[in-house]
Amino acid sequence: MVKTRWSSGGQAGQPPQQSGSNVTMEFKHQPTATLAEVAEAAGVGESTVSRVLRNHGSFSGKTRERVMAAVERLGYVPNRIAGTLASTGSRLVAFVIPSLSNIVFPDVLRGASAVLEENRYQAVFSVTDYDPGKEEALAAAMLAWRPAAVMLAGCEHTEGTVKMLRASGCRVVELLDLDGDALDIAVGFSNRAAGRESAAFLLKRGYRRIGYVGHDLNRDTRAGKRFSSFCETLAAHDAPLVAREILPGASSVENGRLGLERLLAQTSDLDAVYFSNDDMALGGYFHCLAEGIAIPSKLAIFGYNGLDIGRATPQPLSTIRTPRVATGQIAAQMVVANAPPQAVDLGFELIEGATA
Amino acid sequence: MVKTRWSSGGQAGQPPQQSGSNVTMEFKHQPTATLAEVAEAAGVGESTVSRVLRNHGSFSGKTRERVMAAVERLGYVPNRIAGTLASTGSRLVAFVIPSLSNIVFPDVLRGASAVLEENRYQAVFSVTDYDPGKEEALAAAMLAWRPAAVMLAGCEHTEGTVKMLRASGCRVVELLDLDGDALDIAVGFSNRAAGRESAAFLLKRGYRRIGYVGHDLNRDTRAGKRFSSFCETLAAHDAPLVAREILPGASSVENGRLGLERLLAQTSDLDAVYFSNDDMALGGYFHCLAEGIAIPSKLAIFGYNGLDIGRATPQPLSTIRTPRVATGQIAAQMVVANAPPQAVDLGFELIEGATA
DNA sequence: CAGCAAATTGGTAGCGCTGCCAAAAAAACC
DNA sequence: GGTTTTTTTGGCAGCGCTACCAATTTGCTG
Repeated sequence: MVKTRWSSGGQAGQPPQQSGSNVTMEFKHQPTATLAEVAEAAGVGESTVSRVLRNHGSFSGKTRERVMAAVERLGYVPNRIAGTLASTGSRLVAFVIPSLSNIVFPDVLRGASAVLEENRYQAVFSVTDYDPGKEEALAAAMLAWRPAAVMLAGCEHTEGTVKMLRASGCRVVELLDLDGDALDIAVGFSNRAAGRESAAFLLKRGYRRIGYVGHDLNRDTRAGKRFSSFCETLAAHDAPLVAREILPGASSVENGRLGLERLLAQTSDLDAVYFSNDDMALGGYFHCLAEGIAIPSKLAIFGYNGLDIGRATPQPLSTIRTPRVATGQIAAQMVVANAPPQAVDLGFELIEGATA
Repeated sequence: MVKTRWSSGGQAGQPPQQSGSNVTMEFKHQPTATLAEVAEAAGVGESTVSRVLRNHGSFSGKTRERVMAAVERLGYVPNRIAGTLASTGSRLVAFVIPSLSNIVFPDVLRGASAVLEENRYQAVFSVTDYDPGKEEALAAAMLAWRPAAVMLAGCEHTEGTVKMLRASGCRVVELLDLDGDALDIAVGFSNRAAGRESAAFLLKRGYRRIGYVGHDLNRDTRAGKRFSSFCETLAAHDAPLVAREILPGASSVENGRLGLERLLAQTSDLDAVYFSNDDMALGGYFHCLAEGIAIPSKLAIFGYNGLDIGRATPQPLSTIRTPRVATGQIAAQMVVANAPPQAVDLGFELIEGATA
């Protein structure tokens, strides 16, 4: 298991230490081949090697072969750090996302990463835990890498974050929420519209005594927006929200189950419940299955996100499907194409399902 | 929406274009303050600014204040690209993961990213789609950023990948699988042991006619290992696998449901089914709920991963809980601490649940 | 074969920062 | 006060690459 590239005391070329010794060992970077070395090995100038490797500018086929042979022989891997420093623009794209537990964000990353990889961009990320202060700190740390773009969730940011991003001169993409002023590019849909349409759907179906089960809304502002416009719509149709149960912490299936249990204990005669998202709604659904509460005749359930799992439950979940992967894709495409500032509304789709 | 930092024809300081024009516009990077500018503004030398900002070396309190004031005034953000190039080691950690759809990998990233952020490291990632060739290409692209470490899933890699990683001199961490020779550091557990224990559990419970529903095993080698040692264990106890249904493509709840449906159509008298993971198992569980198949009396279900959702279903899912977040955390800690090469077995936990 | 345009090629000045070294200033000592 | 130590500072040479420009070679034309 011990590698020869490990040595103690900074002496290169020493025989490896005994495995299992508790001496603190220092790691030595192997000297990697440089452009200059490749140039010499190929018998051409540095700039020629650079042109060949980037396939940019002109060079003869013979030169190309010589260079590639030398690259192969030396196992040369270009240094993008140096390349980025020397050239004007970087090919890093920074993601500052609230969470990785909520599948929404991996989905966005997935869409974006495919597009970025095709275009030889590199994705970098960090996680804020829904904390605006942490978002600011992480955004600053990201800017230090001089990315081509910074992608953030939503359009609520601290003053410091906004100022910093504005001053940075790099592209800024705000994802998954269009209810606010975009700094530069915004890609997503309206959470307010989602809340509104959810309410309208339940009302149309004839439900009147409607409750809500949600997770911490102060942190997840997008869930908060959906909830408030949901309530407004209900109120506007003379069927104001009857009861709510808001659990601290992140959304999860278990919290959804617990939340519905509490909501039902607290209020009787509810005929429908709106959940802050599908994870929560599935928890509610499971609670009903376990308790023998008939869905949707006795109680209707409505979620948000349109997760795949909601299509495979015995009764497909009624929900709103959001274009998460597409959001990532479009956002990445706009960065790659250096598109002008704009807001792109991808909309969402209401899935009638069988639980409402 | 149009920003003044947009201009056409490369003329800085021009009035912004009309929004909606279809002229291709070019983005101009704003000149960002440099260390030298901060030094001049503070009336000190460049190296002094560098020392203050990194809090490294010695400087007086007065100097510190002057520098920080200048930094504040100019809105200076250090350039880590330049810093990394100039110094010896980078603080980038590269993740080359098979997928973002399978919650396993976001979980690992989550654990790692928390530790890395605390230590001012930056996570970079790309997604291979379980394709070894793509893994090689992406690993090469990653090495171009000269990361402090590369983290990969599993211990099966192409020859080219291995050679390249070995030659790179950067730390290599292989995650989530200990059944093989580690290149450098390995963190995870044994998938073979997981398969074995799953089989042993089902046998202990008295199930003898056991089937399997899985997803594409050629791509997900870890699932393949679990399956093969599961089968071996069954065979060793005179209860060889009765039937299997393997679906092409990635694991998903829908595929699990479909897979079980097909398996049951093909074989009768099964008393238990082992699934390639919890997503698939949940699909199977939903199929049983929908079809009125009593669990576990008529059919037992066993999964793999120990997802939270499996604890909230009407009957808790019988499965093996894997330390995904911890894998990421430990891996990151070892990189940060520059630990010597070793394999760290985090084990797993068998959850008896109520479906088997 | 001269004469000129086009295609290739090499040299070199940075990109913004860190690390080393020596100079300068401050503190401690005789 | 004169040294010796210690602390604080600035200068500058790269890190490995790209971008620009000038030099060289090649290909054609008349």
